[in-house]
Amino acid sequence: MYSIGQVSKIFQLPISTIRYYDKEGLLPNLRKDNSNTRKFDEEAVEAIRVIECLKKSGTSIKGIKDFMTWCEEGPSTYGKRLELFEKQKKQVEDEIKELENTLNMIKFKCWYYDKAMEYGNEDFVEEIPEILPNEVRESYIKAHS
Amino acid sequence: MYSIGQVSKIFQLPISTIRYYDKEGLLPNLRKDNSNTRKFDEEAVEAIRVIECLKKSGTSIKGIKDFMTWCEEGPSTYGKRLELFEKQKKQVEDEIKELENTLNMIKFKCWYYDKAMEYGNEDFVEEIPEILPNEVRESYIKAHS
DNA sequence: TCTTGACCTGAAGTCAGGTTTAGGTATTAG
DNA sequence: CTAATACCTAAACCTGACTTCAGGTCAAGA
Repeated sequence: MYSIGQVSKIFQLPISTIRYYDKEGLLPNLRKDNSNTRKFDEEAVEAIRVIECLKKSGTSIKGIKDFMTWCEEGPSTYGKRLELFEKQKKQVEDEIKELENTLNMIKFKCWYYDKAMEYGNEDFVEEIPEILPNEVRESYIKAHS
Repeated sequence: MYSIGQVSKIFQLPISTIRYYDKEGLLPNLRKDNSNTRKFDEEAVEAIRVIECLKKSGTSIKGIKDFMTWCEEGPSTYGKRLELFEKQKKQVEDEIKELENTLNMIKFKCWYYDKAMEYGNEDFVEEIPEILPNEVRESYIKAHS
């Protein structure tokens, strides 16, 4: 059994955030002891892990709450739960692709300002396609088309 | 030369957002014609592209504004600009890594609810390590340790 | 001429996702 | 006994990034 302070340390989440999740109904199975203190068993800790996973994948607090409600409702909601994770799977895959494009542009910008520092000016812009190494040229053209 | 409506369509950004960026100083070079209408030349369009890139990489509006100010200040700020892009490069790389972990957990959850639907219950949880295909088991153990 | 559509401004409003505050309880160390 | 520590609640507050609103200009077409 963990206290809120321990859970806070495990997940590097502020205590206030965990209480907020509880208030929003994200931890329906959470128990309190006789002096009104939250007690986290393995299941409750797992719930936090799922919350973090869904959060990172872009699910809203309301969406996570819905999921937790489905979990309470038993086997009849397996379909909905699967659907949610499949939606989030696609969303994360798309997000990774987008970040990879962003990363290419940023790498180009790093190269660009590196050159600018070397030359003291940006006049080399005119010759970029020539100057650019092969493996970077392609993403440059993609980023600027 | 593009109107704000055209730029809005090109980048799929609401007109109000572009005006907001202008108000916040993200488009210092933007000109207006004699009837006070914004006119976007290629440079201003490039600026929007950079704004989107920095935004996707997690830079705040204030951070982007600082960058635009440095661009106005000339060659003396190449160092700062490079530093910014290097910071964002690291940030995006870390974000991609985190999303890849998230994706693994989500894939596991998809597999899990797929099984749950197949069996009509979650009793197979006991045997997960046995049931799990080799390539998934490792991330399962990672995700649950 | 009038009205439709695209543009403008400043100010106020919105929303998610927390965080902070104020005031209180319970347990433990000195 | 008391003081520090860890916990509690309800409610107010905050922040970033927009969005909406109210009211106005301007050019073109019927």
